[in-house]
Amino acid sequence: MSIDLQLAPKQRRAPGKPCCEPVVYPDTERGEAERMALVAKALGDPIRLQLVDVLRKHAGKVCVCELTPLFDVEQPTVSHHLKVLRDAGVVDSERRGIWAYYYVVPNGLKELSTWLR
Amino acid sequence: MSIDLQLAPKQRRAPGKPCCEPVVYPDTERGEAERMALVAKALGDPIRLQLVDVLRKHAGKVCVCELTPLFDVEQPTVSHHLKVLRDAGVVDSERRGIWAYYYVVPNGLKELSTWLR
DNA sequence: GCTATCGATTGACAAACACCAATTCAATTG
DNA sequence: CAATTGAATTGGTGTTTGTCAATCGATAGC
Repeated sequence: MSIDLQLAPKQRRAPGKPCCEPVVYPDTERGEAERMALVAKALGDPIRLQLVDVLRKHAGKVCVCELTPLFDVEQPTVSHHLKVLRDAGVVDSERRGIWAYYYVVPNGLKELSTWLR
Repeated sequence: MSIDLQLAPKQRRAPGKPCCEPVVYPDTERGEAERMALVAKALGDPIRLQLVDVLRKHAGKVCVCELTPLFDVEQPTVSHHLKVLRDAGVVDSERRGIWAYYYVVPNGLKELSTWLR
Protein backbone atom coordinates (compact mmCIF):
# COMPACT_ATOMS: atom_id res chain seq x y z
CA MET A 1 0.00 0.00 0.00
CA SER A 2 1.10 3.56 0.62
CA ILE A 3 0.64 6.00 -2.21
CA ASP A 4 2.85 9.03 -1.87
CA LEU A 5 1.09 12.28 -2.18
CA GLN A 6 2.00 15.79 -1.21
CA LEU A 7 -1.00 17.67 0.03
CA ALA A 8 -0.39 21.10 -1.39
CA PRO A 9 -2.79 23.73 -0.10
CA LYS A 10 -5.25 24.31 -2.90
CA GLN A 11 -5.22 27.61 -4.69
CA ARG A 12 -6.12 28.83 -8.12
CA ARG A 13 -3.27 28.29 -10.55
CA ALA A 14 -2.60 30.07 -13.85
CA PRO A 15 -5.02 29.08 -16.60
CA GLY A 16 -3.60 26.32 -18.73
CA LYS A 17 -1.69 24.80 -15.86
CA PRO A 18 -3.10 21.67 -14.26
CA CYS A 19 -4.35 21.96 -10.70
CA CYS A 20 -1.62 19.82 -9.21
CA GLU A 21 1.67 18.23 -10.12
CA PRO A 22 1.29 14.72 -11.40
CA VAL A 23 2.10 12.29 -8.62
CA VAL A 24 4.10 9.23 -9.42
CA TYR A 25 2.07 6.10 -9.13
CA PRO A 26 3.85 3.44 -7.11
CA ASP A 27 2.54 0.25 -8.65
CA THR A 28 4.76 -1.61 -6.28
CA GLU A 29 1.72 -2.01 -4.11
CA ARG A 30 -0.65 -2.84 -6.91
CA GLY A 31 -0.41 -6.54 -6.25
CA GLU A 32 -1.23 -6.10 -2.59
CA ALA A 33 -4.28 -4.03 -3.42
CA GLU A 34 -5.40 -6.60 -5.96
CA ARG A 35 -5.07 -9.47 -3.52
CA MET A 36 -7.01 -7.66 -0.83
CA ALA A 37 -9.64 -6.49 -3.30
CA LEU A 38 -10.13 -10.08 -4.41
CA VAL A 39 -10.81 -11.14 -0.83
CA ALA A 40 -13.08 -8.16 -0.23
CA LYS A 41 -14.98 -8.92 -3.41
CA ALA A 42 -15.44 -12.51 -2.27
CA LEU A 43 -17.00 -11.17 0.93
CA GLY A 44 -19.10 -8.72 -1.05
CA ASP A 45 -22.16 -10.93 -1.22
CA PRO A 46 -24.45 -11.52 1.76
CA ILE A 47 -24.59 -15.27 1.23
CA ARG A 48 -20.84 -15.61 0.97
CA LEU A 49 -20.32 -13.43 3.99
CA GLN A 50 -22.69 -15.58 6.00
CA LEU A 51 -21.05 -18.74 4.71
CA VAL A 52 -17.73 -17.50 6.02
CA ASP A 53 -19.41 -16.49 9.24
CA VAL A 54 -20.77 -19.97 9.82
CA LEU A 55 -17.46 -21.59 8.98
CA ARG A 56 -15.59 -19.29 11.32
CA LYS A 57 -17.97 -19.86 14.20
CA HIS A 58 -17.44 -23.59 13.86
CA ALA A 59 -13.71 -23.86 14.01
CA GLY A 60 -13.98 -27.35 12.54
CA LYS A 61 -15.05 -28.40 9.09
CA VAL A 62 -18.63 -28.13 7.97
CA CYS A 63 -20.45 -30.37 5.51
CA VAL A 64 -21.93 -28.68 2.45
CA CYS A 65 -25.15 -30.53 3.14
CA GLU A 66 -25.50 -28.47 6.31
CA LEU A 67 -24.68 -25.20 4.61
CA THR A 68 -27.08 -25.53 1.70
CA PRO A 69 -30.36 -25.45 3.65
CA LEU A 70 -29.31 -22.24 5.41
CA PHE A 71 -29.94 -20.12 2.34
CA ASP A 72 -32.76 -19.42 -0.04
CA VAL A 73 -30.83 -20.49 -3.10
CA GLU A 74 -30.37 -23.81 -4.81
CA GLN A 75 -27.48 -26.18 -4.25
CA PRO A 76 -25.53 -25.23 -7.39
CA THR A 77 -25.58 -21.61 -6.29
CA VAL A 78 -24.15 -22.45 -2.89
CA SER A 79 -21.54 -24.56 -4.63
CA HIS A 80 -20.72 -21.59 -6.84
CA HIS A 81 -20.35 -19.24 -3.89
CA LEU A 82 -18.08 -21.70 -2.13
CA LYS A 83 -15.94 -21.86 -5.22
CA VAL A 84 -15.60 -18.08 -5.30
CA LEU A 85 -14.49 -18.14 -1.68
CA ARG A 86 -12.05 -20.94 -2.38
CA ASP A 87 -10.59 -19.14 -5.39
CA ALA A 88 -10.05 -16.10 -3.18
CA GLY A 89 -8.14 -18.23 -0.67
CA VAL A 90 -10.67 -17.62 2.07
CA VAL A 91 -11.86 -21.19 2.49
CA ASP A 92 -10.77 -24.61 1.41
CA SER A 93 -12.47 -27.98 1.24
CA GLU A 94 -11.80 -31.60 1.89
CA ARG A 95 -13.66 -34.63 0.65
CA ARG A 96 -14.69 -37.37 3.01
CA GLY A 97 -16.40 -40.08 1.06
CA ILE A 98 -19.56 -38.69 -0.38
CA TRP A 99 -19.38 -35.45 1.53
CA ALA A 100 -17.40 -32.26 1.15
CA TYR A 101 -16.30 -30.35 4.21
CA TYR A 102 -15.39 -26.70 4.09
CA TYR A 103 -13.28 -24.71 6.47
CA VAL A 104 -11.77 -21.25 6.75
CA VAL A 105 -8.15 -21.03 5.66
CA PRO A 106 -6.20 -19.91 8.75
CA ASN A 107 -4.66 -16.76 7.30
CA GLY A 108 -7.02 -16.22 4.40
CA LEU A 109 -8.50 -13.07 5.87
CA LYS A 110 -5.41 -11.85 7.65
CA GLU A 111 -4.04 -9.36 5.14
CA LEU A 112 -7.36 -7.61 4.65
CA SER A 113 -8.17 -7.76 8.33
CA THR A 114 -4.85 -6.18 9.22
CA TRP A 115 -5.22 -3.47 6.63
CA LEU A 116 -8.65 -2.65 7.99
CA ARG A 117 -6.93 -2.30 11.37
CA MET B 1 -24.51 -12.65 12.56
CA SER B 2 -24.57 -16.13 14.11
CA ILE B 3 -26.31 -18.88 12.25
CA ASP B 4 -27.26 -21.74 14.50
CA LEU B 5 -26.17 -25.10 13.30
CA GLN B 6 -25.82 -28.42 15.03
CA LEU B 7 -22.82 -30.27 13.76
CA ALA B 8 -24.05 -33.84 13.74
CA PRO B 9 -21.37 -36.39 13.04
CA LYS B 10 -21.90 -37.48 9.45
CA GLN B 11 -22.97 -41.00 8.74
CA ARG B 12 -24.87 -42.71 6.03
CA ARG B 13 -28.61 -42.48 6.58
CA ALA B 14 -31.33 -44.75 5.19
CA PRO B 15 -31.95 -44.22 1.47
CA GLY B 16 -34.69 -41.72 0.86
CA LYS B 17 -33.84 -39.74 3.96
CA PRO B 18 -32.01 -36.45 3.51
CA CYS B 19 -28.47 -36.20 4.84
CA CYS B 20 -29.28 -33.75 7.59
CA GLU B 21 -32.21 -32.16 9.36
CA PRO B 22 -33.23 -28.88 7.81
CA VAL B 23 -31.83 -26.06 9.89
CA VAL B 24 -33.95 -23.01 10.55
CA TYR B 25 -32.59 -19.95 8.86
CA PRO B 26 -32.32 -17.01 11.22
CA ASP B 27 -32.85 -14.03 8.95
CA THR B 28 -32.57 -11.83 12.00
CA GLU B 29 -29.02 -11.19 11.00
CA ARG B 30 -29.69 -10.79 7.32
CA GLY B 31 -29.51 -7.02 7.49
CA GLU B 32 -26.18 -7.05 9.22
CA ALA B 33 -24.75 -9.38 6.59
CA GLU B 34 -26.12 -7.18 3.84
CA ARG B 35 -24.61 -4.02 5.30
CA MET B 36 -21.21 -5.60 5.70
CA ALA B 37 -21.35 -7.20 2.27
CA LEU B 38 -22.08 -3.79 0.79
CA VAL B 39 -18.97 -2.34 2.38
CA ALA B 40 -16.88 -5.36 1.37
CA LYS B 41 -18.17 -5.06 -2.17
CA ALA B 42 -17.18 -1.41 -2.22
CA LEU B 43 -13.66 -2.45 -1.25
CA GLY B 44 -13.71 -5.22 -3.84
CA ASP B 45 -11.96 -3.23 -6.54
CA PRO B 46 -8.24 -2.44 -6.47
CA ILE B 47 -8.75 1.20 -7.37
CA ARG B 48 -11.39 1.74 -4.70
CA LEU B 49 -9.28 -0.04 -2.13
CA GLN B 50 -6.32 2.20 -2.94
CA LEU B 51 -8.55 5.27 -2.87
CA VAL B 52 -9.60 4.38 0.65
CA ASP B 53 -5.99 3.66 1.52
CA VAL B 54 -4.86 7.09 0.41
CA LEU B 55 -7.71 8.79 2.23
CA ARG B 56 -7.00 6.89 5.42
CA LYS B 57 -3.30 7.64 5.36
CA HIS B 58 -4.05 11.35 5.10
CA ALA B 59 -6.34 11.87 8.02
CA GLY B 60 -7.49 15.14 6.46
CA LYS B 61 -9.53 15.71 3.34
CA VAL B 62 -8.06 15.10 -0.07
CA CYS B 63 -8.90 16.92 -3.29
CA VAL B 64 -10.21 14.81 -6.16
CA CYS B 65 -7.67 16.53 -8.41
CA GLU B 66 -4.93 14.83 -6.41
CA LEU B 67 -6.60 11.45 -6.48
CA THR B 68 -7.32 11.29 -10.19
CA PRO B 69 -3.71 11.23 -11.46
CA LEU B 70 -2.86 8.34 -9.14
CA PHE B 71 -4.69 5.84 -11.31
CA ASP B 72 -4.65 4.69 -14.90
CA VAL B 73 -8.29 5.50 -15.51
CA GLU B 74 -10.09 8.61 -16.66
CA GLN B 75 -11.63 11.18 -14.36
CA PRO B 76 -15.23 9.98 -14.74
CA THR B 77 -14.18 6.53 -13.66
CA VAL B 78 -12.54 7.84 -10.51
CA SER B 79 -15.66 9.88 -9.88
CA HIS B 80 -17.73 6.74 -10.28
CA HIS B 81 -15.57 4.79 -7.83
CA LEU B 82 -15.80 7.57 -5.29
CA LYS B 83 -19.56 7.48 -5.62
CA VAL B 84 -19.64 3.75 -4.97
CA LEU B 85 -17.59 4.30 -1.83
CA ARG B 86 -19.84 7.14 -0.74
CA ASP B 87 -22.98 5.08 -1.31
CA ALA B 88 -21.49 2.37 0.86
CA GLY B 89 -20.90 4.87 3.65
CA VAL B 90 -17.14 4.46 3.53
CA VAL B 91 -16.26 7.97 2.46
CA ASP B 92 -17.96 11.32 2.20
CA SER B 93 -17.17 14.53 0.40
CA GLU B 94 -17.28 18.24 0.86
CA ARG B 95 -17.17 20.98 -1.74
CA ARG B 96 -14.85 23.94 -1.40
CA GLY B 97 -15.32 26.28 -4.28
CA ILE B 98 -14.33 24.52 -7.44
CA TRP B 99 -12.84 21.54 -5.64
CA ALA B 100 -14.27 18.49 -3.97
CA TYR B 101 -12.55 17.01 -0.95
CA TYR B 102 -13.04 13.43 0.11
CA TYR B 103 -12.47 11.86 3.48
CA VAL B 104 -13.05 8.54 5.22
CA VAL B 105 -16.19 8.40 7.33
CA PRO B 106 -15.01 7.74 10.90
CA ASN B 107 -16.95 4.54 11.55
CA GLY B 108 -17.65 3.54 7.98
CA LEU B 109 -15.40 0.49 8.13
CA LYS B 110 -15.94 -0.33 11.76
CA GLU B 111 -18.59 -3.02 11.54
CA LEU B 112 -16.75 -5.01 8.88
CA SER B 113 -13.42 -4.45 10.56
CA THR B 114 -14.77 -5.74 13.86
CA TRP B 115 -16.37 -8.76 12.25
CA LEU B 116 -13.07 -9.59 10.57
CA ARG B 117 -11.53 -9.34 14.01
C1' DG C 1 -20.58 38.45 -19.83
C1' DC C 2 -17.22 35.19 -21.59
C1' DT C 3 -14.09 31.58 -20.80
C1' DA C 4 -11.62 28.01 -18.49
C1' DT C 5 -11.59 24.40 -15.03
C1' DC C 6 -13.15 20.82 -11.56
C1' DG C 7 -15.95 17.18 -10.95
C1' DA C 8 -20.48 14.89 -11.53
C1' DT C 9 -23.69 12.81 -14.78
C1' DT C 10 -25.30 10.46 -18.95
C1' DG C 11 -25.20 6.96 -22.38
C1' DA C 12 -23.14 3.16 -24.43
C1' DC C 13 -20.73 -1.18 -24.45
C1' DA C 14 -18.33 -5.38 -23.18
C1' DA C 15 -17.21 -8.22 -19.32
C1' DA C 16 -18.44 -10.23 -15.14
C1' DC C 17 -21.95 -11.85 -11.99
C1' DA C 18 -25.96 -14.33 -9.55
C1' DC C 19 -29.01 -17.60 -10.29
C1' DC C 20 -31.32 -21.85 -11.84
C1' DA C 21 -32.41 -26.34 -14.41
C1' DA C 22 -30.19 -30.03 -16.12
C1' DT C 23 -26.39 -32.86 -16.23
C1' DT C 24 -22.23 -35.10 -14.72
C1' DC C 25 -18.99 -37.18 -11.52
C1' DA C 26 -17.76 -39.77 -7.49
C1' DA C 27 -18.64 -42.68 -3.89
C1' DT C 28 -21.51 -45.80 -1.34
C1' DT C 29 -25.06 -49.32 -0.64
C1' DG C 30 -27.79 -53.16 -1.92
C1' DC D 1 -23.55 -54.07 -11.52
C1' DA D 2 -27.50 -50.95 -10.72
C1' DA D 3 -29.49 -47.48 -8.07
C1' DT D 4 -28.92 -43.62 -5.02
C1' DT D 5 -26.97 -39.63 -3.06
C1' DG D 6 -23.79 -35.37 -2.29
C1' DA D 7 -21.65 -31.95 -4.68
C1' DA D 8 -19.47 -29.91 -8.80
C1' DT D 9 -20.00 -28.43 -13.56
C1' DT D 10 -22.32 -26.80 -17.72
C1' DG D 11 -25.23 -23.85 -20.28
C1' DG D 12 -28.39 -20.37 -20.34
C1' DT D 13 -30.60 -15.83 -18.86
C1' DG D 14 -31.17 -11.42 -16.92
C1' DT D 15 -28.66 -8.05 -14.11
C1' DT D 16 -24.77 -5.49 -12.52
C1' DT D 17 -20.20 -3.63 -13.16
C1' DG D 18 -16.08 -1.03 -14.96
C1' DT D 19 -14.79 1.94 -18.36
C1' DC D 20 -14.73 5.86 -21.55
C1' DA D 21 -16.32 9.86 -24.58
C1' DA D 22 -19.24 13.45 -24.36
C1' DT D 23 -21.82 16.65 -21.82
C1' DC D 24 -23.39 19.47 -18.05
C1' DG D 25 -23.48 22.46 -13.70
C1' DA D 26 -21.03 25.33 -10.77
C1' DT D 27 -17.35 28.35 -9.62
C1' DA D 28 -13.70 31.58 -10.42
C1' DG D 29 -10.92 34.89 -13.13
C1' DC D 30 -10.63 37.99 -16.95
